[in-house]
Amino acid sequence: MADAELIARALESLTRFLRANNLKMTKERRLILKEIFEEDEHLEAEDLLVRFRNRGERVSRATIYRTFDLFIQAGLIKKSDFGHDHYHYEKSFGLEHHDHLICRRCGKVIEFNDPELENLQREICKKRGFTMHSHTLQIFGFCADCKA
Amino acid sequence: MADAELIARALESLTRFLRANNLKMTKERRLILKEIFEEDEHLEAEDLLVRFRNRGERVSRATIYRTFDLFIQAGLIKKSDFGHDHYHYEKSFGLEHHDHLICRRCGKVIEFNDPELENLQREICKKRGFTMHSHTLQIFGFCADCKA
DNA sequence: ATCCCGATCGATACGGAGTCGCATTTTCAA
DNA sequence: TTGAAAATGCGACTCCGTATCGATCGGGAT
Repeated sequence: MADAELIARALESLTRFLRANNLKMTKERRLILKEIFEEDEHLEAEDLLVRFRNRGERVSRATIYRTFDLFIQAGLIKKSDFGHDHYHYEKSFGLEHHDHLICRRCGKVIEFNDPELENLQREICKKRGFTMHSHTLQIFGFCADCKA
Repeated sequence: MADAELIARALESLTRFLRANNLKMTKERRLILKEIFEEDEHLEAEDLLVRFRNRGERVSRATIYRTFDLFIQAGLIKKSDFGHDHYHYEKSFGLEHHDHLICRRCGKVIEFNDPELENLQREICKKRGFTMHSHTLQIFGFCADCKA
């Protein structure tokens, strides 16, 4: 799917979410959504702040954090902890779930998706009467390049 | 295994680790190790601080954090992120690895271990030439009690 | 047992991520 | 168009965790 189409669909989804919760669409929310969905890497809050600053688009730190929380509620983005003492955020709406391999030496983050793993987790939850909303798996170690 | 025996073995392991790295055994390290291994729940750094304070055992915040890091290096404890904006620590030496189901409503943390899941992760890593050191899986949702 | 020196400690100042309170601005439905 | 509710920006603040540094401790060598 083209970037532009995904963004359009995410924007639509956000609009529905806002309406359903009596919240409002703002230029900041549009701006942040666009920025996240045009980015293929994992973002930090500070990244966005700096980008906006550099372009002269004034969006405050507080708004960025507030908007991240909102987008998580709306199911548009995800928050991950790669063990770097602050969170990373990435788009998730309309995309397949994936987990992460994180290299302890070079810091590289490799994404992977394994349907069998997903099934297994569903079974584990079912067995315990647990209703899964989301999950996050991080595997830490050395990547192929750093093993040597 | 009895608590006392596990603690003794953990202490031995720590002693070996310290010796191998030209580090020293201190009363603070013994105290913190004992506290963690007598506890069956997930601890926060602040918990320990308060406990020691209440008993008149003076161990500083800095030492607690420094010691946690050391124990992680030594493979004695683990650090987890349950999405509460600070870390939790738990003993791991001599114990089976486990993952967590975290209830979003009541906050309960349920531990589980699934050998099939462990195997699957090993395979996923092998396929990608990744050397796994550790991993952490959290499943968020509603527990059986809170589903209703 | 004592010496000695690097490791460790406590106290506290500090740093950075994230939040809060509030005055001002913006959205949007009537 | 208008006004109430929502959202923003600013800056002070909180909280977890870290760095600094002088005082103290541990433990191998003697």
